[in-house]
Amino acid sequence: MSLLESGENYLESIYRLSMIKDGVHAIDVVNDLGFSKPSVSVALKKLKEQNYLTINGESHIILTDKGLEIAKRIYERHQVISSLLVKLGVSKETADEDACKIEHDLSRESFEALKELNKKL
Amino acid sequence: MSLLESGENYLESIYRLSMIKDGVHAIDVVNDLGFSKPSVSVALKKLKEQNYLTINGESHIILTDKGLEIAKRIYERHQVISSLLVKLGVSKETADEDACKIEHDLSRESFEALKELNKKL
DNA sequence: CCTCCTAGTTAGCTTAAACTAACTTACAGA
DNA sequence: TCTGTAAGTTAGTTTAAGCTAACTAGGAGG
Repeated sequence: MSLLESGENYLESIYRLSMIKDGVHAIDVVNDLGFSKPSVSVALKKLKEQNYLTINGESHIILTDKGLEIAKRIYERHQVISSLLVKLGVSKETADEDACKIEHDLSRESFEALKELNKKL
Repeated sequence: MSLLESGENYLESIYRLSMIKDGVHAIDVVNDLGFSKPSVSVALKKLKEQNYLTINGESHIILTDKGLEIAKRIYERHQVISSLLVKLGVSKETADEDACKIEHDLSRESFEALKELNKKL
């Protein structure tokens, strides 16, 4: 079973949180994404079963290699898309919201094209 | 209740079909979108209830003003996004697939920015 | 020590949107 | 006329992903 948009979002959130604090907990993801505790708990359970992350004895969420790879990819996409939109005159907030939605949908081909464009601007 | 991504896709398909044939039937939408007959039947029923379209005595699907407005908007978005990606070097097929996914998600602000960019290239 | 708060889980519900199976209806051709 | 096919519908299932309610477990303070 492959990873869906929602799963990618969780991994991205965990990755982002891990850069600004050590020991990411489920409750941090709850606060970051704005979902309910049970929703996050269930989602993390699935991601754990699919080997995208582990949870250690202190309830710290640790991305596996597989999970980290995806998290980094989505994070990069977010940064590139958001940056490009801002350069085109879109407000930071809107650019972030939109990046959040389309970062999952773009083919590699289109993303690379946008990345090139972003470099040039 | 507002219109969701899936509903927008149905309206766009009907609009596109109406430009290349007269008298769009449910079965045309089935063939265009690749969903099952029941899925299309149920989706059209909902769109009818929400006043986005009507179905006449010959089972022709007619977009209402409300439905047409949305269909045109999504269609324009599709054209602009696809055109832009192609100009950036993406293949027509991939550009179309990607446009199909992100055309629903972009804010007006970001779409207008991409439209401006597309004009300039 | 008890109590309360926070974190996390479990169970069960809801909605959206697809699906298959099985039905009706209408029409065309042998 | 009968029959087969095409179009459309209805009923019921599935999956994903959110939700609330209600539980457990663990630590801090009075």
